[in-house]
Amino acid sequence: MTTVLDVARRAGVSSATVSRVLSGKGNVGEEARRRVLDAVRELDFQPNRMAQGLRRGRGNAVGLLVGDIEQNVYSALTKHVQTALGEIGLDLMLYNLDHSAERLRTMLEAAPAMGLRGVALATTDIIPMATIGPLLRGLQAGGMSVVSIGQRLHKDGIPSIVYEERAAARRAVAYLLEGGRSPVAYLGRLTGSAVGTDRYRGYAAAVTGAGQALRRELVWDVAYRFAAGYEATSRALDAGLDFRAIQCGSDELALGALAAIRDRGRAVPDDIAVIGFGNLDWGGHVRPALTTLSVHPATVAGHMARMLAGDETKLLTVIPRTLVRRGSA
Amino acid sequence: MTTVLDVARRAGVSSATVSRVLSGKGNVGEEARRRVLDAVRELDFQPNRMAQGLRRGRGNAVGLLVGDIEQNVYSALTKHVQTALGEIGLDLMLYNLDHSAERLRTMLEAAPAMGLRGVALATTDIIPMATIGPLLRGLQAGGMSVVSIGQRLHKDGIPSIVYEERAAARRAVAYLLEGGRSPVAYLGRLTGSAVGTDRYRGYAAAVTGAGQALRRELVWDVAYRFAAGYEATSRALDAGLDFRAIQCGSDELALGALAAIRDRGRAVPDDIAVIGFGNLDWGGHVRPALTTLSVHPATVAGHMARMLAGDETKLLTVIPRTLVRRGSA
DNA sequence: CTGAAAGCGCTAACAT
DNA sequence: ATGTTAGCGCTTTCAG
Repeated sequence: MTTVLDVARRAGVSSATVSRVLSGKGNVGEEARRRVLDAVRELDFQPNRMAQGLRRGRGNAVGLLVGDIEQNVYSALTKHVQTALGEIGLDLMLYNLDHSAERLRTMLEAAPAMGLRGVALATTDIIPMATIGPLLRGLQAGGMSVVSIGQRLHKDGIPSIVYEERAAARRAVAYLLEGGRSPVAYLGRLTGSAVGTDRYRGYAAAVTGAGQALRRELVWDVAYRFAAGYEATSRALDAGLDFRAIQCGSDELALGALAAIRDRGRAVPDDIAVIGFGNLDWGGHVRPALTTLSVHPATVAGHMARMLAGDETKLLTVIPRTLVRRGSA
Repeated sequence: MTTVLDVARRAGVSSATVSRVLSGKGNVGEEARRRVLDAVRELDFQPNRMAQGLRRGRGNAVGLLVGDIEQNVYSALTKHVQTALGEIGLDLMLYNLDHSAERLRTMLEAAPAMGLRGVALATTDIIPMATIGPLLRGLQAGGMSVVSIGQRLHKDGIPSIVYEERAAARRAVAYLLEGGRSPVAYLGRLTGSAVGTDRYRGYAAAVTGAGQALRRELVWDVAYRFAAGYEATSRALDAGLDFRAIQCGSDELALGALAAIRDRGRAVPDDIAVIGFGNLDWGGHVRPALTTLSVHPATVAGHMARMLAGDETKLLTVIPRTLVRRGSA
């Protein structure tokens, strides 16, 4: 392994000068700089990150904690976060929480010792702030930037980049209602998901805003993935419940609903219209193509990177969603 | 930040003893061990990873290089890799190659300076071994374990964990043929993908094995995602080509094909049967549900972790695939 | 503008 | 069984 000293010797300067040239901090003469750069190139020198980290007191990786990397929302986000981080020379350490608050805690506890630059928390699961809050604040106090993606934690002092949820859901449901699709059912996770609750509130606001009563039997609080959507919708259909549309809390749920409706010989959107949430990659390719609400991972990742770099300090950034109109509604 | 010295002082021993207790290497007396452990707990001590890494000459993260994290194949793999790595106390650094050989090279060049324990390369894109090979060998020579996932690089001395591709495709196509579905078309990436070529060969073997001629116009060499599948299938249908089934090189392609077929008023599987590849998460929930070939990310991740730990040294590990029979074929 | 030197926190010889 | 010590590779005062 070649070190700063090798470079220094070759360039005929001291290791301090090499370091100055490489970090761009401090003044270095024209001639010396050129010689160092040449030596670096000739020796193909790459500074040892661990040594840098030890000396500087922090490494150059950012921890991204996602709810479940297997889900397309998170994997799309991860992709863009990686890109945005790469642009500012930061590496990405990925932690899959698998929806476990326990894993979140463990990871957060380990973070300072790892020398992470920052931590980005991307999960819609409700975070037990009683135990996690102090940890987060501890990290911030230690100079680490912490940002929440998708969940509003700004009231706890954590800069948050979130999507519009409630208003988006409200608009989508209003669109359904205006199209004469009432009654509209709501299929999604309520308990356990901060974001899920927001989406439901948007649904509720649209329904009552249209002068209709909220009907308990048309609100299905279920887990968030395909099978749950299929089962809840099947149950409703089999019970003979009357509804002309379903607003879903996720695209996965919506796909499950689509399958259930079809398996029972009903047509989408003619008999029942369906709207998803999150614009997953396959949504435009199923049939009927899924009408859904947009996501903007690149925008989110950009904000995050700027926050980590200290170029942006807003406590709350809200990204608007638009209705992506396709065949299902 | 609390250090080994703080712990040592508190336990009334030297820092070396603390280190020995924590690493489990070297003999430590019963009494001293207990006191150290107590002190560690009381001070909530976590050894600084960067210092450890610097001293030991290697950190404890593994680099996972994936073709495109947004695709479900890779995100599912990543999830299980994270779990398997976590079990042996290793962290995961994620690099998204985005199908770029250039990024692969850059990342591999940076690897030694980062102190990675190992690198797992998971991409089906053809790797330009002329430039990448030496890099890989350089890493191995430097004591880093390198493993290839999904692509056979064992002939280049890289331990590889791969799926059965050719035989799996052959079986799937044979199943189609035996069901009287001929002629069968092939939709998938051939050029640019090592794995894609293997799958195609399995298709070809099944077709000729059944005594049929390979028909060039029924082999559609396209990019790997949804839209490409839709377009290729649409073109074939619009051209009036005759085929009763399509073997696809990926589930994404298959979903595109399903949509194209349906948009033209033909029925799956009655008019045209479709088989995908890779058993993506939504496959069982679209309608008709997609018949496909299995993947086993947990198995793959397990092998990978064992290889990194040095507990497994086989140069080639082949994971069998099974046909997941659902509605589309 | 440049060099000498200290030291980040840890571990592994080497002593004892 | 335990302590002393050197030093991993880098950056950053501090002098000059």
